[in-house]
Amino acid sequence: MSFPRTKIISMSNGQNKSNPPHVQNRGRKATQAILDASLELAEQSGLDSVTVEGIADYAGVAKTTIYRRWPNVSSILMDAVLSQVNAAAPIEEQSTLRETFAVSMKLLTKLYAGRNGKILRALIGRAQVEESLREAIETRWVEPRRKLARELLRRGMRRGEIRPDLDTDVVLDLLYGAIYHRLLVPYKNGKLNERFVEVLLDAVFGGITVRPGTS
Amino acid sequence: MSFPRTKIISMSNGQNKSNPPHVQNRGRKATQAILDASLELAEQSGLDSVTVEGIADYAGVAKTTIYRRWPNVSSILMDAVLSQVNAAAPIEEQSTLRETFAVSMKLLTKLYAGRNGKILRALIGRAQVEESLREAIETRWVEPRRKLARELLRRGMRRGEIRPDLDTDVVLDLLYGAIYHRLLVPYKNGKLNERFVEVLLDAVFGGITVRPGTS
DNA sequence: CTCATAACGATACGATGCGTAGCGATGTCG
DNA sequence: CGACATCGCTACGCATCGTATCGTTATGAG
Repeated sequence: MSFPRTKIISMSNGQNKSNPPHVQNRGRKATQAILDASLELAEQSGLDSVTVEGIADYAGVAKTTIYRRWPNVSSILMDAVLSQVNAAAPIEEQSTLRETFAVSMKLLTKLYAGRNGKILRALIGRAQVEESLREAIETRWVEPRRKLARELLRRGMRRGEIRPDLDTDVVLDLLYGAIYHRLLVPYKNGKLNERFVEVLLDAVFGGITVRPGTS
Repeated sequence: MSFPRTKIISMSNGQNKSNPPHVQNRGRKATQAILDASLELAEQSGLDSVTVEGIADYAGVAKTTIYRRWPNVSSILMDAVLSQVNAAAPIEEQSTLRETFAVSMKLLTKLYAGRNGKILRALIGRAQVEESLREAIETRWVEPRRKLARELLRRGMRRGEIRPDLDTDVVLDLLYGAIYHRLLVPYKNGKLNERFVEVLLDAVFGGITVRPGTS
């Protein structure tokens, strides 16, 4: 039984388990060097100027070795970033729904302010013209988080914290959409910080219309 | 009085008035052919595969002629799209605040579903790694619309339609952020249509928390 | 109508990166 | 201690970039 000449580790799904068992220490070291190099170079000079040849030089690896694993730069960085980022902004249930999202959204703003966030933002940008990257972001980044967040919203509905007739995806678009809007669509004074998250939650959970209880 | 050898028409601001008067019919035809070609090619095969040489061929124009006007492909498409798009999704006051944004947001979803919308989306994507493009989008697309929308929100506050203590930018991030979120950050079943706009407005203007008046 | 000149078209150039192919060298596993 | 998968290395054709050069053409002032 032989394995296909060209094997793409991931990008298609998150499972590397079916790798050829022959890939051992030597291969792993090269793989890790490539991932590290891609992050380093992307941070230094921006995703657009990261090239396969640049990564190869920096990682001390042959260009062909890279092409044996990934089809392009985007997929390398996707793997490199996701391995670190998925744990950086978890969604964990707190005492109230509002507190749950307050914590999550503040972690998210911190993530995007950091090293990997800059790269992740660039990847979302490139995903607008690269269909396979768009799919990868959906499958490996957005959907897993959405799935969890939807469930938390439903529990909040059952506890009577929010209206039970709402479309959970619409609520998530409200909360996280505002953050991504500031991140991706530029305008003056569109700061992305913890204060913004608080003001935002006030508006969403307090409602934007005038109501009796509001002094 | 002579003009600089290399003159970039726009991208920096929206004013072409200070063009050399010597640029007349011949030059204008070439300019228009370049703009048309860039749109055509971008729609055909995606922004990423649009090249200066490709535009030159398609427009029947020398490559040098293009470089005399624009520094790169992004700025060509920015000019080409904005000349058509700014009028396609205006923000005009309706009888109520909710109706004002309902109309505006539905026009926006239609815009992004169309030919120029696809390109505009790709430009926003590339703006994540191209600083000058980011500035151009902010100055020539987002800020003018924000300025108008903020004013409309303030008038709605004075009329008592929404809470007067809100940050207008946060409200706009809620409304339009949700749309751009669906547009740019992919997830399953994230359709961008008129129905979404209605459901979204229900959630924002109706509030997401449980309130007495809601059956 | 004539002519100076600004702008254009065409061509050539070095540089860079892509993705592939061929091949000898090396580590790894049975 | 072989057999073989994988690696590093070099070389290749191709596309595009952005610039320079130069002959050609349209245009408007006199």
